[in-house]
Amino acid sequence: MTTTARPSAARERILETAFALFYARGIRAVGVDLIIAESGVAKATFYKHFPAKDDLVVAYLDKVDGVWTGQLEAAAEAAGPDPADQLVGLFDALGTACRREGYRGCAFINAAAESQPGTAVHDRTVAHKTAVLDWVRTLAERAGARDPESLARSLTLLLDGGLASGSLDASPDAPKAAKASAQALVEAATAA
Amino acid sequence: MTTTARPSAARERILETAFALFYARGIRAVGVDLIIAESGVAKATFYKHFPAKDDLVVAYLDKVDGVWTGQLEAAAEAAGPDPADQLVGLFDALGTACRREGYRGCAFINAAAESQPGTAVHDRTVAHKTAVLDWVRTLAERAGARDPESLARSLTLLLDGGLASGSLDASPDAPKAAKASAQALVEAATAA
DNA sequence: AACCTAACAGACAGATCTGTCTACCTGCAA
DNA sequence: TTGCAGGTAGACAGATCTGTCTGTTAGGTT
Repeated sequence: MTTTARPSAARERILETAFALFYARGIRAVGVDLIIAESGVAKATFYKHFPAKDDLVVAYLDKVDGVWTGQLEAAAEAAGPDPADQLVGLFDALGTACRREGYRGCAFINAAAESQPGTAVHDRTVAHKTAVLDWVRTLAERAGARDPESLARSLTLLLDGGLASGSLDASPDAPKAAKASAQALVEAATAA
Repeated sequence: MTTTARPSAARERILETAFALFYARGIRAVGVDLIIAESGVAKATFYKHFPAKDDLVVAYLDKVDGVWTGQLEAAAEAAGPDPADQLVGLFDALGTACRREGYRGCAFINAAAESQPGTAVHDRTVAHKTAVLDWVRTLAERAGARDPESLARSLTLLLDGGLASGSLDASPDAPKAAKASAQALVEAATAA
């Protein structure tokens, strides 16, 4: 029972390497051989932890989900206790992400572009987007929006648009416009 | 001088095949061998018209640009003579696109996800997004928006978000929410 | 009839990709 | 001391990918 923690060091190294390479270059563009070399692991070890490349891809998306969801929640929380402010504040996470060196768009949208509907990878992407939409909807409900569903839709649309554009346009105008629009939509949707 | 039209039949067949396959399966997922077999063309003919695969990819994006821009303009025009209405009406093209069988998101965002910044393919994507933004901006100016630049940004954000989400969520709610939000933003930006 | 252009047909080279398999090593626990 | 779990090292198979090259065929022009 002592076993040095199930998440072995080798596995962690592989995942860390994949995280960086998949995001920076795309999933298909990165072969398992490169990940193996870069993470200094034996091939057999790689295939022991991830029986197929797609298993690693899904694990990579799990990791991205954790990171991005955390940033979204942190930005919302930083905006104060008012749910309406939180809905707007969450867009600060977008600005921060786009400004980051090596930003290359939304990992999920990118993964979806490289996978076919019905595969585990594609499903993982859909699950992520659904989870974000659900979370924003509860925030919209708490903010007392007249139509929380459609406000949540609009805000996630804005968010996805910003995520996608951020990699095509270096200017910070997109995140700014996204936040400003979010503010306008939230105000309109919660006005007495 | 009679030459059966410079855009030869073989070239057209290749491009047509690439258009369908690249969009449906992704660029990296489709090899030139498949395009050659599917379009019933000889390998030498293929490489005569497109010296490298990337040349075909750029031609594919040119074609998508023509089609999508046309649909956007048609939708705007169909909304009537008022520029403000046209800004909203353009979102009908989004709904139509998402509803289409085999819809798989924005070909440009997808291509960007599979290419590196600085390549011809990536540049073509940026050029497309810039062109759309410019066009929306002139519409916003004609509509008398207080800040045409930022209204155009917001609307293209909404558009890109809808384009990206459309492939992850079969429901027609995303395009509907996009149009409704666009309406609200246009009204707010042009109100006296 | 001679010629030329565009296209067809397909072998081939060389790289790369995923996944399997054998063999060896090391540290710990019974 | 024995056994085992987890790791290292790397050859190998089989598929697939881009791009080149040789040779043939068909149609139109001069």
